[in-house]
Parts: sequence; C-alpha cells; structure tokens
Amino acid sequence: MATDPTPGRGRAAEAPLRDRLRQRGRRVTLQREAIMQVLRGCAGHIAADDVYRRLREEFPQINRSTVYRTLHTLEELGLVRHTHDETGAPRYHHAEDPPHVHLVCRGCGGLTAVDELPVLEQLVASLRDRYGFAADPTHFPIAGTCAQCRGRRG
Amino acid sequence: MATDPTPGRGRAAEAPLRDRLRQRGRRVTLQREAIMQVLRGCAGHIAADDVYRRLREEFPQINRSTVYRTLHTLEELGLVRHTHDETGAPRYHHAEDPPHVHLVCRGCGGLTAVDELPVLEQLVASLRDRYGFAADPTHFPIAGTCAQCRGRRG
DNA sequence: CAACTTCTTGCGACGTGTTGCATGAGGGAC
DNA sequence: GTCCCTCATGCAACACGTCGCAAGAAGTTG
Repeated sequence: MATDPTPGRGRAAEAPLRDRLRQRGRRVTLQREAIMQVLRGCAGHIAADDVYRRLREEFPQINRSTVYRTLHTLEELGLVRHTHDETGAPRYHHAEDPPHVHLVCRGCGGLTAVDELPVLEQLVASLRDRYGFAADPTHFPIAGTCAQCRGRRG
Repeated sequence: MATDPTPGRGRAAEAPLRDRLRQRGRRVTLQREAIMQVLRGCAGHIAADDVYRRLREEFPQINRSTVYRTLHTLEELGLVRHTHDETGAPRYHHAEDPPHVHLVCRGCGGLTAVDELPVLEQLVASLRDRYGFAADPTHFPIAGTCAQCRGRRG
C-alpha cells in the first residue's frame, strides 16, 4: 500500500503505530498499516473476519491468518482492544474508543450500552479490595433478560 | 422435577430428562441420555467438544453435530446451562451446579471463583431498577488483572 | 404388529479462528 | 547499494462450531 494522501484521515494518525512497532523491535508493514486503518475508520466494534473481508477488497492477496495475527499484535501494542459479543465471540475496536458495558438479553438478543453506573465502580473497588483484582467490566457483556422478555414469559 | 434420592448416580436421575422431553413432544433417544449422563458425571464445566470426545469412546458412531445440537436442546429444557471461559468459549454444566462468578486474569489466565459478593447483588438490583434488566452475572466471567500480575508490571 | 408421521441423527460442507512451516520482506551494518 | 539476520506473511492443515439435507428411528394410531 502507498502512503495515504487522503485529507480526511491525516497521516499523523499512523505515527503511533510505527513508533510502537519500532520501540519493540517489530516491523512496519503495509498489512499492519492497512489493518490499523480499518480499525481507525470503524465507528464501533468489528469482528476479525469482517476486518479481513474489508481488506480483501483492496488487497485481494492478503491472508486471513495475517489479519488475525496482526490484531493480536496490535492489541499487545495497546493500539487495539477486543471485547466479546453475546455469543462470546471477539469484537475488535480502537483502543481510544470510550469504554462502556453491554447488557445483552438472552431472550431477544437486544443490546443496551451502559456508560455510567455507580454500582459498577463499587464492584470494581470491591474486587480490588478483596482480591487485589483490577477488573475490567467492559471486556465481557453482562447477560440477562430484558424488561420486555421478562414480561413475556417469567 | 422429581427429587433424586440416589447417593451415587442412580437411574432415577434419568427421569427428569425423559419427562421434560415428553412434555414438549420431543423424543427420548440413547444419544440424549448418554450426553446427559456425561454432564451429570462431570464435576465442573466442560467444553462441548470434550463431551463429544468422551462419548466417542463408548459410542464411536456418534456425530459431533448431534452432541452440539443436543446440548442446545438440553439447555432449552433447563437441564443444562453454559457459561463462557476466559476466551469467550462456551462451557457446559449441569443446571443444578451451584452458581458462582469467575474472575479471570488476562495476564496469567488464573481463575478465581467467587461464591458471594454483596456488591454483585447490588449491581443486579441496580440493573433491575434502572433498566428492568434481570442480570445473570455468572454467565460471563469478569476479566481483569490479578494481584500478582499487577505487581509484576503495572 | 404394521403403517405413518415427524423428530433426530449422521453426513458433508461451510464459517471462524489457530498453528507449523517455507518463503518473502523490513531494517541494521557496512 | 548490498549483505544479512530475523520477523512477518502466505499457505495448508487443523480445531471448534453450525447448517441443510436425506436416511433412520421414536412414538402414535388402528
């Protein structure tokens, strides 16, 4: 891939990737830049295979395992994170996306995003006090049954 | 459901399966009984594919998709449940196993089982009040970093 | 017990994710 | 620019999980 001349997404955004790769003795490759580009241009969460499919349109020779391995690498570098959807499948997102918790209904599959919940912070504090455990409650969703599905049958 | 008076694993334990299947117009098959038997004889959580592998020793002709479909069926009947491990992969267990939450460390993979945590109940109550959402905090683990891994690098 | 209905199973193919290995490319030294 | 070392990529094969379909079996009716 050539460098990106587009005005919308400035090339300055690519610096963190190059810097972090070099800091750790890893290499800067076209594939890594392209994959990071997809994550940057993606509003919410995205499945690894969707990243692969998007890239194939532009780079038909790119390999699935390169995409999967690169996502792990970018996560190690702290540029990308993943959470899990309602089935437990991984979903990737840019590391700077604001954190939030998902409530997922096992009846209808409905999703609710929760940005703030004081009790959640109390839970995190309690786990830190009792177990020395630094919890990240955004990594997995919280499963349950939504109001509508509760009303419907139980 | 009939109570099971057998101390070991008596055949009375099979009655709930047959009853529930018939109640819903589903059929009683050897495969279903064998799969339920594996879950009953399994202390903790088990991967679907491990159920399959165990059954193959006794029933070499059994098919992988039968096992997967049957686990879903047994879950519909309320006899089996699944949670998710630290990678998000499903883990099955007998429905009567006592519920608990898993803390999973993303550094070392270490697991801590939490039986009681008052703040967790407050969280469940809060989600019910604010969203009408009946949360099951045992379904997904809580990801984070354990005390040792925090000390090591962070 | 024989016929019939329809649920279940086994099979094959596919989707998503991982791994081992040979080839290819990044980047440092000169 | 060239050499060289090592990392990264592409490929092929595998592991786990799902789906559509035809054959088989559970259970019902007479």
